[in-house]
Amino acid sequence: MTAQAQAVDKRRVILDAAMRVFARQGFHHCRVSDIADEAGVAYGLVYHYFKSKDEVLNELFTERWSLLLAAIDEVDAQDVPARDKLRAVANFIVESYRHEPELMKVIIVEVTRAANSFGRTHLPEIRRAYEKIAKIVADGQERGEFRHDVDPLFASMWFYGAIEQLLSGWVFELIPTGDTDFERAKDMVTETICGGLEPRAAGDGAGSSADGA
Amino acid sequence: MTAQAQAVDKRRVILDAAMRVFARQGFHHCRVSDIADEAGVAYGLVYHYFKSKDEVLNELFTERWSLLLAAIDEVDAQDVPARDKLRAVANFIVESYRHEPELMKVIIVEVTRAANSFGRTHLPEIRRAYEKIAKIVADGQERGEFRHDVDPLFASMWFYGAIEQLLSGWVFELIPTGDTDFERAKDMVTETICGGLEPRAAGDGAGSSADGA
DNA sequence: ACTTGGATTGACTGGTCAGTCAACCAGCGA
DNA sequence: TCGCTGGTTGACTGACCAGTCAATCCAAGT
Repeated sequence: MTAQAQAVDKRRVILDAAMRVFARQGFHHCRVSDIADEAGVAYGLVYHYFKSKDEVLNELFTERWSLLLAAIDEVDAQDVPARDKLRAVANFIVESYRHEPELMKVIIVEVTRAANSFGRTHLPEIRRAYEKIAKIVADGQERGEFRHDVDPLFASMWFYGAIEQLLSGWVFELIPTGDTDFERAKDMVTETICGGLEPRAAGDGAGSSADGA
Repeated sequence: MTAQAQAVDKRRVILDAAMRVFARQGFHHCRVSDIADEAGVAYGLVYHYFKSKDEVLNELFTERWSLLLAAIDEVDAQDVPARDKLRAVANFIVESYRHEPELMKVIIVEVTRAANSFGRTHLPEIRRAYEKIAKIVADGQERGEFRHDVDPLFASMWFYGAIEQLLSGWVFELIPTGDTDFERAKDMVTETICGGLEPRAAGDGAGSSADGA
């Protein structure tokens, strides 16, 4: 293994360790030495690869958030009803959590919901996600799939807000985290929000839930 | 003015100052001396009235959150449809923000959304609010006003989550904050979430446009 | 006037940590 | 074999700040 390749690996090792430590103790309640210990490297090496403690978190966030933005773009590019697009977005986020709960916990707790620290720093990127979702909603409105009297950005924010609240529920352990729970959650949030966005007068013939109440 | 009355006042003065400082700089990014300066009192006096910096924030949160819990109880005691109850809850929260944006900002940013610090401490109280809202939803289901295939606690979480996301949008300045915006927001969130929770049974037709917007 | 006790003051202490830096080591080319 | 380069080490420093405490002030009672 070349020195170059090793270097890349150590950087990754440190990032992964930081993710676990941030998830366990929180960004403000951990020391840089905790990260180094978890990674099994010397204290100083963290500063060889990163300018500061902040930069480690920034890197974790940016890496992941860009994936989300790309995923939304990809979803939006498909020619399917807005409801399906939203469901795909919900699916992506929930699957992200299912697959890497620690990383998502860090992103949500330390960045997305941290208005006074990193949330403010990354506001533009966070906002971009809202706007992309808003575009899906707006398109849905144009095609007559959604009612017109709801501001797309508002709808976007509480669609995302509802999902984030679910993840928070899992993070906080307020909600059970079995496989079926994840599936049900995805269904319910999409059904409910879309249900609320769809015109009241028109039933959707293809509605998959359609319980009789 | 008696010494007793003065004492009470100073405590209040410190709490109000802390609220402003926390809102402006964030709990972690301000010093106790900032609070004392803002209040116009000596550093040590903060510790005369409060055991620690944490306790100041705890007091601000508890004071306000108990009002919310009481408000939900009061709403729930009325004999009106679940939809109206939820609208009243949304109304209370939004009005709280409109009337005291700094306090609500602190509560949301530093407690409600701070999973690693005060959010964890106050989890039981926060949870109680979700449960109270869940009860409203469950009652609505029993009376046939809401569909049965959505878990009340889930619905509660994203109802609250959606509202909190709105407040966050105002805090982050992602959303305009005019009087009409507040009113529209209240309407939209209630309409949409309730719309999604209500049975789909109503009039069917393949049509898609429908609403006047 | 004098005492008493709570309110008020702000200098000081102790501990914590992010970030620095000089030394160390391992591979590689000359 | 001998530098040279760049990854690697961890003790150390400088800054910051929550919380303490002894001193002072003031109002009410005697």
